[in-house]
Amino acid sequence: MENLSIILVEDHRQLAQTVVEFLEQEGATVDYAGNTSLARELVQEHHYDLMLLDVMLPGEDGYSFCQYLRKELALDLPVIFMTARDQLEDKLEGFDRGGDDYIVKPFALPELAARVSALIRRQRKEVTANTLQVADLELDPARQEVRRDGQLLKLSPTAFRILRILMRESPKVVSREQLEHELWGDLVPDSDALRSHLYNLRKAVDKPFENALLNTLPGVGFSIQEDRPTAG
Amino acid sequence: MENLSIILVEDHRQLAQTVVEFLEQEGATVDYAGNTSLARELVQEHHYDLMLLDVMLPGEDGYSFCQYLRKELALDLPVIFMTARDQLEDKLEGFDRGGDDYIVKPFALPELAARVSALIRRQRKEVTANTLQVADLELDPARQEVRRDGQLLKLSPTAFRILRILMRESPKVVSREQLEHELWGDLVPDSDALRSHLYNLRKAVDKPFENALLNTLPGVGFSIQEDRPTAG
DNA sequence: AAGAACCTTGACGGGTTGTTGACGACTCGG
DNA sequence: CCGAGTCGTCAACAACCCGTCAAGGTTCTT
Repeated sequence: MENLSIILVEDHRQLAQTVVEFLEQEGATVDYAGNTSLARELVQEHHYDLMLLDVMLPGEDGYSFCQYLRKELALDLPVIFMTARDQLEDKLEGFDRGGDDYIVKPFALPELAARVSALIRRQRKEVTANTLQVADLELDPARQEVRRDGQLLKLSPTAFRILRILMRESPKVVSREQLEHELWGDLVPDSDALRSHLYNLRKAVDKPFENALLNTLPGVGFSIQEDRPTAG
Repeated sequence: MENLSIILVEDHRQLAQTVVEFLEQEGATVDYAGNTSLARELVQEHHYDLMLLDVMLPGEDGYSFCQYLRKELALDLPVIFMTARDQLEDKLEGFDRGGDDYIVKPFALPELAARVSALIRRQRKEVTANTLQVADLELDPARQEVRRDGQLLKLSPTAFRILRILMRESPKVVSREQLEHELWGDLVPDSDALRSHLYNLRKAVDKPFENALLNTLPGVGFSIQEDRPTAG
């Protein structure tokens, strides 16, 4: 649960606090919203790796909010419903509205942690130690090796981690915030060290070759993909 | 569950048959193995979209087999453990060995189906629609790309956000207030910056093409849609 | 203890973006 | 017919973001 960024949407203060404390102790950073309007704002402004979502909330309910995330905002973050309703129809509705998992209160905190981890590892393609591939670029997580066009590249540990994130998200754009949080958690360096790392990463990955794979979208983030056409 | 290829590993004939019949009726193709050695062979010879795996099996148990899949074969197909053991430690072990979900017998068949579907859609990245479309205009939020008539447009971050909101709400009209609030929250600029942004957005989206998609309804708001009848 | 590898920091310059204000056209109701 | 409000157009400026790179400090290795 290292450096995970989680948002908890739950109106029961007591339970919320218990869950937050548990997750933070496990190494995650947790934002908390007691209703969906606050959750709406948070979700638009920050990146989260996962959402824990209560069904019965004041105002809009969790099902509706989850559907909104998927259909309107097109957010694909994993969602775990967390509710006291244990009837079959409730569960079915949770999955139907775009939920990834459904856990019934009261639950054991370690089970919640296990389900969170399972979803994250699936999302991050860490289920197996298979190599990631983008165009002629290959990253082998087991050997900690990166090759482009068959030839081995020399990367610093941090550069390797950055590349790994970008490759598993490819062709999605990864925000600066997401990168920094996953690299350093709460201990993000004061200065903009990420820029230096990206500079070095580019020097190793793109410089020696013809076409660049690593793209910058100013003010938005970074992506790695072949042939991002330049508009204008 | 259309055209899914599933492997069921379960030694209780009765339950196995029930599950197989149910899944096939839902449109899946199901292979069945009563033990892990047969499952081992099947898995090496065929591709499966998902595995349903009992824990208590003759010979090797399900946990061990799942771990073998991940570590030795490097298979990343989703695995759902399906077992009568409901103790916390059992569940934890299931996730720890690489399982994606854990469902306790006896379970409702529709819940099984829902969990299968949830995992498949996650695996296939079908959680969200990946592009917004209005007429010949396409917006890909993940890649931060906008195309009209197949041709990539260059937009500033803010213009992109505005377009995204308008397209998400299309063909509804979005009020100036709603736009400003969603863009800036409580920190709306003193002047009418929105006008400038819309001007630039139009320049990129409408100017180079014949028909305009971006409409202004004076005093009401803005909308993006094809062929808005003029006035009324 | 010496050396290498690595991370962080700060500085510089160029490019992009957001905001602001000005101007004229248009609409609508008085 | 006029005034208030709204809108499209556009340029100018400030703020911000980024690529580049070197220097210092930390950690790890030898």
